Amino acid sequence: MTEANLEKVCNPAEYEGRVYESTQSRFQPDSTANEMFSILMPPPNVTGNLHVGHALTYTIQDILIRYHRQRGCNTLWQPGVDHAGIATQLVVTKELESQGVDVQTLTRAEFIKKVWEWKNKSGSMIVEQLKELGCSIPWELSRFTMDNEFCKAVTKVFVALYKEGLIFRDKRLVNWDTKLETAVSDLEVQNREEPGTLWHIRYKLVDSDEYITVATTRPETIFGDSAIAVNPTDIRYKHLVGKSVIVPHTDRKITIVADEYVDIEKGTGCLKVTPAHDFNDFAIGKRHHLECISVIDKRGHMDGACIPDYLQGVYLKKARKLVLDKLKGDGLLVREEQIVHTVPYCDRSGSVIEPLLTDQWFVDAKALAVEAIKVVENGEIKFYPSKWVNTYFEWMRNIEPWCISRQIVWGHQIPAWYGPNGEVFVEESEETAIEQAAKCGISKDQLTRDPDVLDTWFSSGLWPFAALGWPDDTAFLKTYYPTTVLVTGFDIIFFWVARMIMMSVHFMKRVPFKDVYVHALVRDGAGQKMSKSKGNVIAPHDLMEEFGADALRLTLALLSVPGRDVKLSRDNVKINRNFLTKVWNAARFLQTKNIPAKCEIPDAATKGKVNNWIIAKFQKFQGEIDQNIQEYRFDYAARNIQSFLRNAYCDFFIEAVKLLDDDWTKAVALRVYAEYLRVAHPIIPLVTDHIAQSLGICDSLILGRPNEAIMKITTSDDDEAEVDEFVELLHRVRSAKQTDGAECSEYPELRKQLQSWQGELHQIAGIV
RNA sequence: GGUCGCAUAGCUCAGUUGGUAGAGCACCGCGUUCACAUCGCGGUUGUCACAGGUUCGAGUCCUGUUGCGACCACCA
Repeated sequence: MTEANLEKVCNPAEYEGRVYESTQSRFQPDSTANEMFSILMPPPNVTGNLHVGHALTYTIQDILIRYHRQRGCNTLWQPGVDHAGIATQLVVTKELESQGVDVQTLTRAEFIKKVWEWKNKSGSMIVEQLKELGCSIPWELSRFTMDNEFCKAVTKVFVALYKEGLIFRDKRLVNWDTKLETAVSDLEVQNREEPGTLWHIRYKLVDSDEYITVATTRPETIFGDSAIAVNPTDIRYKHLVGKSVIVPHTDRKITIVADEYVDIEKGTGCLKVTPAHDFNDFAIGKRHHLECISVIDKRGHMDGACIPDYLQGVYLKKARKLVLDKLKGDGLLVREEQIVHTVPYCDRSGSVIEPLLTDQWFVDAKALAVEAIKVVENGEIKFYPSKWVNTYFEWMRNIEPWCISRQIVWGHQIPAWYGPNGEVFVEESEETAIEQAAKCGISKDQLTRDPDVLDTWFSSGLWPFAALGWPDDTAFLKTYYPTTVLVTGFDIIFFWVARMIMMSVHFMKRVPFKDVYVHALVRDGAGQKMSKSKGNVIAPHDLMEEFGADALRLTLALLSVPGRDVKLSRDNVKINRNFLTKVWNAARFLQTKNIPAKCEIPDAATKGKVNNWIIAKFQKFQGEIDQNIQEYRFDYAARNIQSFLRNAYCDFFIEAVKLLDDDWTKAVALRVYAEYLRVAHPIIPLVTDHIAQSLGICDSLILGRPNEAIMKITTSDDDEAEVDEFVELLHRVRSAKQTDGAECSEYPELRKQLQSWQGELHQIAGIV
């Protein structure tokens, strides 16, 4: 025993921070080790604030990392932070505006400078919170997706893909956010069901008094109509195909076309075709060579040659009302029908998405998906739980071109320069672009750089290799790529996992990781999704402050049952905090026994059945933990941690130690407990390290190797079985004792049986 | 419409190749002589959603039904 002592009460607030500080020098990889284990940390957003989802994902990763580090692996947990383009730009803009800065007056360079200032000042909050959680992250190795080196990698990938024809520029209909004034990808669009109105509008036929009625939810876009479509088999309208109608409030004539897409049952069976503002209409327009007439501008105002004067520059919502009023006045609005329909929203800004026709950059995802599908099909990448491969395949096999350009300034600016006549130069640096332009007789002054930046997920997709130093052939890349396992939530399988696989197999010709462990979403105790509006958000920090980081970690591990939501409640964390107190008190018991911390169990093996028994139980426990961690069953592992200590060590063994009280047994008690601390350490690192330090066992369990001596002891199966039997009888005796007083008491008889046991078991029969 | 899940004690959930249904919480009883009341000991609790099928035997495998959820697509 050392001078150090365990306080009477387990108070995480007292020791957690100190323990973390004292051990963080041991988080680095050990390049002398033979076996390698690496995890790419999903880089949190620079704007990030630790929420329970983070707590779950990083706890799981820390368990894996700590476990493998203890086993002597060369372990890398590659940290990083993501620049989070749109999210960060929004945060910084808001902050500047609150300071009275007119963001519109800032130049691009000035704004970017402000973002960096903000980043340096408040962009590391999440780093501190991850420390609080006890994550053994070597932060010195951290990468930022906007660092120079990382930017180089992004540019190189863009240029390479462009030159291979896998990135192209095109004028297409894209999802446009009129508030942020940028394009977003399909994945960033969230469809929400809402009540709405279906307006039935009459269009007059040319050279006839007949009308045709269409149904629409977007009356303000009638000025962008370039046809009316009906189903070719619809007998109601067959005679009208090929005829023309007049767009209300204009003198523009459009034709009635027949197209299979039109559903006879829906609306009136007549569809107004507005190719510039609807994805399906765009496709119809292509088939019938229709004109694309834009009537909405990038800010969501009416704009264009085809709209009447009274609507010019009017905001969409207001325009709709004006159009409806006028249609009603002219008797062209024949019916209003209340319906429920889905409306696309931007998941970032919450504003309605408008399909707009704009020039954008796209990745030919279909081409990149071919290999990415193969590596999952042939098992080079495995998903845990495996059901997620279905989700992956479904998306990958139906993948659409990925719109990667964003009309914001915070991010990787697209390395494309344009000449005066539409010439395009995509190069890795401005110098090369100028050189190439010069060859075409274009001077430097005539070149303009594309102002757009790349989708944040484009750079995230390169994380597996760019974070390790690509395009340089670094030692890290050689040693740690491909990484062992990726840990992430199912919500970003498309956003991130799929793209990392696509990019990695293309550029590295090898998979980025061998396993993908997909965990569930964290919900509140009632199974509700946590959201600010519901007010049911649980902040990890609050839980850690009240119960300690270990209690939160243990709870999350226990709840991470594959395929089921993680339902986290305060009560749950509290209960598991109580278990940690149990661990603590077992240590306090040992402390009262004054056992030398360095004592060893002599190899002469096991004197005594009870010692034999606890060692056998420990060996089994160690085996179960190994298996469960290997199979990513953190819930089982956490349960093993609880049941071994409670059921085997405390409930029976400690009670036996009290009665036996010989040096031999006490040595076993200490050594098994020390080993238990080591095994439990990956899940509950702070309390175990604190106890290990206080009992004088070691400075830290971070590099604690499994104790071969204990694992090698050959225990007697007979002894184990006999003690098991004894324990079982013990329970029956206690049970009978409780129900004693009833006439049919077995207690005296059972008690006698227990005491008739020979040797040391006889000695501890008083345990009742 | 397509895909994938889920349904077991009052609650939250385990139940790995089919072999007598488990844990924690809650509840009830007993218990503070010094590891632990943030505790210990003991106890109560089930038509395993429903209906069929395979089997000597089904919570577990198969088919169908119902209810709930997630994701994708679409919606004039």
